[in-house]
Amino acid sequence: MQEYYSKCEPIFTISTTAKLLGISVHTLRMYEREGLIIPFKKNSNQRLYSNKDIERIKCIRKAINESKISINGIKAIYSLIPCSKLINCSDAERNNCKAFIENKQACWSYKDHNSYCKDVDCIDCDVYKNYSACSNIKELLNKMKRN
Amino acid sequence: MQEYYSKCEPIFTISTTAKLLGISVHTLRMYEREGLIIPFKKNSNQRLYSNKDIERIKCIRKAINESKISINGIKAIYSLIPCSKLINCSDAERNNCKAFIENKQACWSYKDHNSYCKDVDCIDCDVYKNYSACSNIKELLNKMKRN
DNA sequence: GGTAGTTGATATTTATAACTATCAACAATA
DNA sequence: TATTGTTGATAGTTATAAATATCAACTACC
Repeated sequence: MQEYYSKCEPIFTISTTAKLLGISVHTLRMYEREGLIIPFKKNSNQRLYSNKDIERIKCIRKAINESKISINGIKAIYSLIPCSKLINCSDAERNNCKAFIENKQACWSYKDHNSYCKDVDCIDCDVYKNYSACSNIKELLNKMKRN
Repeated sequence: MQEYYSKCEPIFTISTTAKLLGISVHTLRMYEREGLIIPFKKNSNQRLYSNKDIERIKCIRKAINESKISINGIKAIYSLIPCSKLINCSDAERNNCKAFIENKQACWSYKDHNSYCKDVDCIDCDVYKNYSACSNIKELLNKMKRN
């Protein structure tokens, strides 16, 4: 009897995930601290990772190890995602939003949302879910129109 | 009698520029080799830098030293500039364009242009001239519309 | 209830990107 | 034509980002 898990279902513990990726547990926690990934957390605060998380982390490691982009570089790239075009926040809200104003880190890595995203859990947000890969970001930007 | 030079006029030799920026001549040549800057070149192949070039390099050095973004990270960010929205190349041309397809380096750093930019000198191109700063890039992206 | 794995925090190691130094050949300027 | 600065290329240094190790306290699960 085989169980079925969707790509996004959090099923791997941190040590299993680290083994699957060939990295240490501490590296995974660092990526999280830097705001690159958002693992699912159980009530006990224990992290669980999905297959999609693993794909995302592979993409991050490719950027670091092959493309030689620093973690802060990846954060700056994530910060360029025009999230306000993907969700429906108002002009007033976005002008009050750190993620919109600054360009240091991904919108989903800000702890205190003070606008549209106030009550949103970033782990479920389309911006976080769809734009982990650099090629995805470029594709999005190229699809947009100049005003 | 005081001479007037426009911001973009190439007037500083490489050693003067290096002194003004507090870096070595070799670092300036590296930035050029990496495709971050395009200094003016005299017939004799000697480089000359403008005041605007110096501003651009200051911005690059801030990204490296303060924001801790690697050179390859800066290149990846430059590659995200949707240049095809800023110039008037056709769909066919952009689909044949390395800068459009890849996401490794700035469009102006490609040696062989095989499409719209074939006969263009990138040093005079709006894409190169206007989007050296990360904040400029983000501003551009936020001004665009989703299709 | 006991083993194995987790948590966060701090300290340490290591791999390498960013930068510098040196070289001989060539060019600019006076 | 002599001095000063340039060119590209290669080799070497240094600063530090990325990854690892260690720690005691806490949690999961058979």
